[in-house]
Amino acid sequence: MRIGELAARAGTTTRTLRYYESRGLLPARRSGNGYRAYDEEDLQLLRQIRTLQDFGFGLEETRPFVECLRAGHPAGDSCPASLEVYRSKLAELDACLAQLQSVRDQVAAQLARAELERAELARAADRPGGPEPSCELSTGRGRWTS
Amino acid sequence: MRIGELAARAGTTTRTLRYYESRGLLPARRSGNGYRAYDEEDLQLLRQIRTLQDFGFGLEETRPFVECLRAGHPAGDSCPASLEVYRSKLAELDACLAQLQSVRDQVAAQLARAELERAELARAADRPGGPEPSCELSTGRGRWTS
DNA sequence: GCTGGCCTTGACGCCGGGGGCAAGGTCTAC
DNA sequence: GTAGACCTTGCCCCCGGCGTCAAGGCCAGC
Repeated sequence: MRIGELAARAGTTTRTLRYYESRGLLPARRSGNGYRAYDEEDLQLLRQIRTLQDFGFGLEETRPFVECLRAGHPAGDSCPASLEVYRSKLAELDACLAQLQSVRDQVAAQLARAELERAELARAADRPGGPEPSCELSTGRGRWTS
Repeated sequence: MRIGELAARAGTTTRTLRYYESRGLLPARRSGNGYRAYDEEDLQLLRQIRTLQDFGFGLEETRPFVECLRAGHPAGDSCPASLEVYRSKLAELDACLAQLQSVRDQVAAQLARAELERAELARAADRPGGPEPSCELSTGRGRWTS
C-alpha cells in the first residue's frame, strides 16, 4: 500500500503521514522506486494515533501506544507506559476542567453583574428624578479591575 | 510615565506593551525624545486587558472593553459590544467544557478497561490451568480502534 | 510518446502572544 | 566624559500539527 491509499483509508492526508514519519512515529519501508510502502499493521498503528489525536493527545503521548502495538501486544493500551499516559492525561483533563469551570463561573458572574448595572442605569435614566445611584455605579469599577 | 514603569506597575513586560501597540490596542503618545508616554488611564486600560487575558480572552476580544473604557464609560463591560463578548465567551466555554468532560469520561473508561484487562491477564497467567480467556482479550482490539 | 496521476524532498506559512537579541539613541549621575 | 540604565526599531524564534506550494521522478493507459 502506498501513502495515498493509507491516508485515504485512515481518513487523513499524505502530508500528515510524512509528518508522522519525520517525527519517527510511523516509519515506512520503501519499495524499489523509493515510494513509501505500508501494510495493514501500519494502518492499525495509524488508527491508534488518530484515535488518540481525536481525544486531544499530543503526538508524543501517542508514542507509547504505538510502540506497544508494534511490540505485538493486542492493544495499544496493554502496556504500563500507555496506562501512565492515560493517568496523566486524566489528571491534566481534570485540572483543565476545574480551571475552565472556574473561569466560566466568573465570566457568568461578570455578565450578570454588567447586565444588571445596565438595567439599573436604564431605569435610572427613565426615572424623571434624575440618576441618583450613578455614584455607586462609577465606584463599581474597582470590583472588576481589582 | 514611560513604558518600563507602566509595564512594572501592570506586572507585565515592555515587549508586551509594544506588542499591544502594534496591534492598535494600546497606542501611546510620544514625548519629545521619542519615548512612549503613558498616563493613569492607560494603566486602567492595560489592567482591563490583562484581567481579560488572564481569563483566557484573546487580544481581539479585549478590544471592545478597552474601547468602552476609552469612550468614558465607568467600566469596560458597560457597553453592549463587551456584553456580547461575554456571552459568546460563555457559550464557547460551555461548549469546551462539555467536550472536555466527554473526553475525560471516555479516557477514564479506557483506563478502567485497560487496567481491568491487565488484571485479568495477570490472574490468568498466575492460574496454572493456562490462559483460557486470551481469546476474548485479543479480539478486544476492535473495541478501541473502532 | 505523452498526458495525467501518483510519488519524492525541501522549504515556507500559519495561528497567538509574545521572548530575545542587535544596533543604536537618550538621559542621568559621578 | 563616560558608565549604565533606560529607551527606540527591526528582525528572527518558539510552540504543534500540519497546509501549501515548487521542482522533479515514476508509472499506467492510450
